[in-house]
Amino acid sequence: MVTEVSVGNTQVLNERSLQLLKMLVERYISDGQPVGSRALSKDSDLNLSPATIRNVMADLEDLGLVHSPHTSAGRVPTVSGYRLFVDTLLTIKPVESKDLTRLHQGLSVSEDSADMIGVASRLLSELTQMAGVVTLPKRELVCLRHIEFLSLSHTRVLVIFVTNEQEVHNKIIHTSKVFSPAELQQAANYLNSIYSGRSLDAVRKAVIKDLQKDQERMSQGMLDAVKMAQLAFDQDDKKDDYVLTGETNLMGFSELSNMDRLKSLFEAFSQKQGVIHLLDQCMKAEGVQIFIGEESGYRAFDHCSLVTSSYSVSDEVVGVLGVIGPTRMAYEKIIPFVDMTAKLLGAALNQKSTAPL
Amino acid sequence: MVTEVSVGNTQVLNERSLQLLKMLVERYISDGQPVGSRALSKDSDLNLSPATIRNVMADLEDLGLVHSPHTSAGRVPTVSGYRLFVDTLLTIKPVESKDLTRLHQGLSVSEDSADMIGVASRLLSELTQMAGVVTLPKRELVCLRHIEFLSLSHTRVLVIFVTNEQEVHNKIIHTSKVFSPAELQQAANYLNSIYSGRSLDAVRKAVIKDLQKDQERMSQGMLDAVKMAQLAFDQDDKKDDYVLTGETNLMGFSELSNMDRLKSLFEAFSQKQGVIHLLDQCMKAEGVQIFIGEESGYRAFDHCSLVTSSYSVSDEVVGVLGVIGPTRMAYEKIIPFVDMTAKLLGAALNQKSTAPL
DNA sequence: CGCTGGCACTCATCTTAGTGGAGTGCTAAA
DNA sequence: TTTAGCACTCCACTAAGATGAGTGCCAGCG
Repeated sequence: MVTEVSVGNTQVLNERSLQLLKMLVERYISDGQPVGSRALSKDSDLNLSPATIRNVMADLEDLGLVHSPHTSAGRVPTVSGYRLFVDTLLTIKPVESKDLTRLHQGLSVSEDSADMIGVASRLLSELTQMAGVVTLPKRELVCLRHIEFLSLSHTRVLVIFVTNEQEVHNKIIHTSKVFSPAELQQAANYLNSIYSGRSLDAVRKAVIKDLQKDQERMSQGMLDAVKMAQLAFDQDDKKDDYVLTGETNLMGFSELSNMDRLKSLFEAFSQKQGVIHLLDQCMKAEGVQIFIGEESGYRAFDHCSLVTSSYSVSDEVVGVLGVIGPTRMAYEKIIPFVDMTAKLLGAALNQKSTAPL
Repeated sequence: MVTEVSVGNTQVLNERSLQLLKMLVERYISDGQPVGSRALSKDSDLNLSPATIRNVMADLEDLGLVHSPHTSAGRVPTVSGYRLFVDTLLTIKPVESKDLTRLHQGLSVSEDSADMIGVASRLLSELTQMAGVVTLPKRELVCLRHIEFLSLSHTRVLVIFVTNEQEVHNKIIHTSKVFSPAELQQAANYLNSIYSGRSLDAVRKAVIKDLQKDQERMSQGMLDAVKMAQLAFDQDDKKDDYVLTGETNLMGFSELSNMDRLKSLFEAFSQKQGVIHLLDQCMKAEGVQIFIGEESGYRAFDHCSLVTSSYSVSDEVVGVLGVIGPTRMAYEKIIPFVDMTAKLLGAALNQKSTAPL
């Protein structure tokens, strides 16, 4: 068992101080009021007088773990305080069984994966009473199953491709010359034979490579097909996106009821790109990732915490989901809950993806 | 020129009272403060003393056109007051030329119609500093151009159809038996020959009729095709939807800065169906439609006004757009602006729809 | 040396009272 | 019908006092 924890460089905290910090954070999370020495003294089974607690608090304050809103208020955890709490003091609570059944039930009803993403987001917000967010599976990481071309008019061709998750995507491209339906069919057959099963990202790279190196070895038909593939899988096609629900839940929290903060937060939500960037970072982390308050480095989120977990399809991380709430949130329940939701969403998506084509 | 207006049953207002009401509303809209008799007396060129104005105000209050927030405050327009103002007193201001150029320029850049809807919504919110909303073109009213089937697996068939606005839609259906690609091609050819050019709604009805009446006269192939069409154009497919932008602009208005109101408003936005119902009503009206405050009958909008206009493609109303803001908005500018935006969006969409296939 | 009790002090919050200003309603007179 | 005048109401702002929670510090105790 850990009895001492170093903070910063050389500072050391003993077990008692940590326990008090833990109680303080827990109490503040449940009450929302600055916690005074009296309250801590009564709550703890340490049998310490308020005066002693005050001494400890002074130490914690020196270390930047807690902070007084004003002279005669109790203490409130700082970001570092929360961080220490989350990293080393937290007693994880198992996901409540009623939440678990709701998750299972919710994720089993939906038909296609886009629906599932929406359902997951709604479950996250509903069961936590905060905002839920789920990124759409990264297209680059998703496997190509099948591609098809459809002639719309002379040079306008509709590209349809089905991915791993049974998602159907389409895009209109403009070809350099006119193709007959038969030619298009041939091209599709060729592309399917060589590219299907690979991730979109891999396909994109392979296309570029093939165009550079193997050009002389290919027939005109093959070349045309690959050129069309290039247009079809062109990079900056559709931006990454996410499904955010329950934003309005955030309006209930007093720490966010300041209109200016709320406004910039909601603006960030509709701007999307900043949030996407943040979620991208979370995806790299693989597993549960937590940003507390200003840790995210994104001003709009200064008074929020973000708890995320990446989710995977066939052992490949394809997206990330999580909840957004005030820094003062019940981490011990939210963390396992987010983790579980990610696992279940991954499993549900996986089931679709391995279903017979 | 109108010199008298009847309100309610028998009450009559003379020109002077109307002019004063007009000034009061205009002043309140620009200032946001209750308007007192002194201010009106000075502003008007009627050379009336404040006392006289007060008598007129008392009349207006009796008629329910204005109202005092408290004993010693000025007057504020009521919903009926606004309504009278908007219906008969308003001096429409032409759309500012800089707004006009922004609209033209914005609506000319986008490629496909879905983009265009988004751009229109953003323009509405940006140029009015309120929230902009645009419904997606009603699918039932949009014409079918082309339909195609693509076999995914044994009984799962991907239906692709292109509509008037160059929009591509797709849907997965489950057929009762397995079809070969050739059979699917035949079915598509058949459906295209008899249904293309009609509105989706018309197609849906025709399909049902054909299945009931002409069944004996059809070959098995034709029958299969029509049955697939029935699945493809099944009613409750994708619900009507809208693009709402600039919601955060609404947070700036003091009349909406009450957290409870704001919350229910934003909940209404994400619930969508209530708003859709409201917008549907607006669509029936053809032309500019205005809901002031509680007029909408939708509690969440109690403190908002909604100014909408339907937009048309090839002389057929297909959707509606508008702005949402506080009841205290500059109607004389917003009304022509919304009207203009609707016309320009319709024109822009029309251009796409008549482009060569 | 760590812990505790006591005391002075600070600060937010709440209540109360007082003041000024804006604007009304009413009435009597032009 | 319009106007001037006056009493009245109510909001918004400020100041002052009371209350209570909680701290910091210090001296004493085990």
